[in-house]
Amino acid sequence: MDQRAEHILDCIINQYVTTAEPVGSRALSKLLEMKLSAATIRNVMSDLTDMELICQPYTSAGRIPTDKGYRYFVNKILAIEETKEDTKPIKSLQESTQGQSKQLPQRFEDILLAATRELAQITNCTSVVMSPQPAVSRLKKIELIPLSLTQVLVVLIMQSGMVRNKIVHFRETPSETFLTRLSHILCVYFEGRTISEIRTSLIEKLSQNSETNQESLPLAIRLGKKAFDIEDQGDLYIFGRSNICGFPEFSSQQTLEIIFRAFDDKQALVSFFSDVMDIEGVQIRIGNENKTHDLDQCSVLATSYGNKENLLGSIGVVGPTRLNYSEVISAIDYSSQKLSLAVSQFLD
Amino acid sequence: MDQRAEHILDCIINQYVTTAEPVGSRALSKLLEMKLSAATIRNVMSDLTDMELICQPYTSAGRIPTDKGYRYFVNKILAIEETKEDTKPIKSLQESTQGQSKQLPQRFEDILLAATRELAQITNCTSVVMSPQPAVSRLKKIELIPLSLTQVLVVLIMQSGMVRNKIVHFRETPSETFLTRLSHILCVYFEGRTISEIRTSLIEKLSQNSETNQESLPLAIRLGKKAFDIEDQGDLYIFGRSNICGFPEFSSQQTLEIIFRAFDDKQALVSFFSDVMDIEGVQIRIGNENKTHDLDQCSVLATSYGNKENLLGSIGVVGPTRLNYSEVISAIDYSSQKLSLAVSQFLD
DNA sequence: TTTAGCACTCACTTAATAAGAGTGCTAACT
DNA sequence: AGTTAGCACTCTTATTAAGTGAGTGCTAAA
Repeated sequence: MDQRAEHILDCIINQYVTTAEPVGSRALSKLLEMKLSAATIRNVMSDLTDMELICQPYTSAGRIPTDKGYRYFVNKILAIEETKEDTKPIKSLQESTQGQSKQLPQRFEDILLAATRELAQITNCTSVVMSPQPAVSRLKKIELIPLSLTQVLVVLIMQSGMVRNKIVHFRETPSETFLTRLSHILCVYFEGRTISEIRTSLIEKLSQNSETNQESLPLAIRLGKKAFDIEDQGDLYIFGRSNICGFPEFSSQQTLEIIFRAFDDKQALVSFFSDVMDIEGVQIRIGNENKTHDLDQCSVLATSYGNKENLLGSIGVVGPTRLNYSEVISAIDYSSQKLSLAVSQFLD
Repeated sequence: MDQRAEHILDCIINQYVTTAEPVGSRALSKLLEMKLSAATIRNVMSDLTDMELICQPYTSAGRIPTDKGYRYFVNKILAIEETKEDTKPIKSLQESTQGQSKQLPQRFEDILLAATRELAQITNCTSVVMSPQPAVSRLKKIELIPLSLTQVLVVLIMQSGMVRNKIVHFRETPSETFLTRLSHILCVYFEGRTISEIRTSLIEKLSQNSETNQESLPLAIRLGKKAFDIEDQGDLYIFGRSNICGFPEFSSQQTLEIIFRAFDDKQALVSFFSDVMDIEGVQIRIGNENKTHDLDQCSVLATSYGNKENLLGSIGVVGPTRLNYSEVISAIDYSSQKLSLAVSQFLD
């Protein structure tokens, strides 16, 4: 792959990203700083087409990048991103966050929501935040509250400030004192452990405990098992759906319906936003790289936030494949860092 | 207003609702059981047009109902609805709910989400549920948990099973024992009271309390005030946005963008879904009756759920003005009853 | 290897025409 | 007085045709 060809590919992508129009050889010849005739550029373009990095919507139209072309382009960006150290943004972040921190006391969810809001606004895409996975969150406190004769409300309070509640159904009726005793025991044993850790050692610990008398042990184990049996995936917060409507590539209502269906479903997004957390840096799925066919006109970008020992969620955007990737990547980086800061302020 | 004219209006609306096409006099003449010539019907239509109940998109097109026309039509439906007693649906509901209740233990939010999901599916519209207003929910338990030196996590557990958390910021650092004592006191005093009740009597009760020693009283009051100072509006859950894309009247992406902006904002919806709770029965805003210009192509229908003494939220849909109102109204009624049942099972 | 020139393709625009659905009005009918 | 038939008129939609222009691919010359 020629360096000149590479540069021409870059130009085609940049141009197409801003105009949303196929770019032709003549226009490119004028645009390019290195002076080349349209005919020469046509030759190069022909090569790029053979490599399936660009294509033409119809014979004798200008060229537009293919998903593969975007991928080639994006990989270069990511490689550059990797080399340079970026400690600067965090500093300015800390200041700006400090300024805002006085604003209003918030729910944990509101912090996530605020991050989504801001990211959607600066990227002009639909933004998505996945809340920290309960399974890897560390327990701070557990409350067991009788709701009715056969139902117990379990409230899990995590060290991160995240609160999860679930309703557990029963055959028998646990007494109120039993519940308070049990929750106390669980707190003592498991404070600071992650939910998944608790799940594995639950039976063992409870059995060891001398306080629990023998007849109530089975009930305690049953209740404990159910209490900590929560979904591994976090909740998904989506914001800025209206932004998607603005793009010319999504002018048909059918296309929009498909995309919004994917948003309603959340399935595909949850899957990607979970995977993202295992890898460092912004992860990107371009067009047909998405596992759902529903999103094959979109690019999805995301990265994780938080700190690995305590809590971990992910944040990113959904937009058209025709994105200013460089900008969006930094925006996500920025948001991720800001959000990490915001949620980690509760961890001493 | 003639009875015949009224019937013709009904037919125009019914026809238009199913076909989405303007209906003409000839078609109507064939459709109508009472045999009238097209010419006669034209005369009647002319009258209806003068009354602004129907209009024509352009000269020499068929007629379509105006917002006012829909309103006239809907008022009749509501009047009929009012007269007939509807105890039957509840019975069949109880059975169907009982069948499902074993399915899976859920979070309180999941119950609301499931209701939204179902309503969206049966109405083919976008559905909206507003969670019970915290202000009128009754307290079951309050937890005060230190997060960092200057921050306390407040967890409010309501009798309904709803859980609210918020983070309260401080200058000084309350000791852990102080927090446990305070939360215990608050529980004893205020269990079973609504949050707004608590807000009004908070200072008085705390001051009376002999347990609180004098120096910590101001801190206790400050903390209590902040703890119970939560938004009066519930959260809004929206589902089935993709359904909106299907309607031919929303074919333009601009229209869609406007509607989705309203969904992102939530402001307008929250306002309507709050108002709804003060009134019995399904409330309806047709087209320009909506207070936001953004929704003047839509109809919004909603009713409250829950039982007045304990908790109150609202549930409804957003769709085009061209709706089968009768069906959607019953669907909302059904969902409201089902949801009421689902949430009230926790109240003994 | 690069460039200039030329024929060709295809979408988009505009205009003109035709078809069709529906109205409004008038006059006749019951 | 209410109802009907007939007819001219209006306005949208579909279709066709021609013209325009951007852009390509190929060939031959520099």
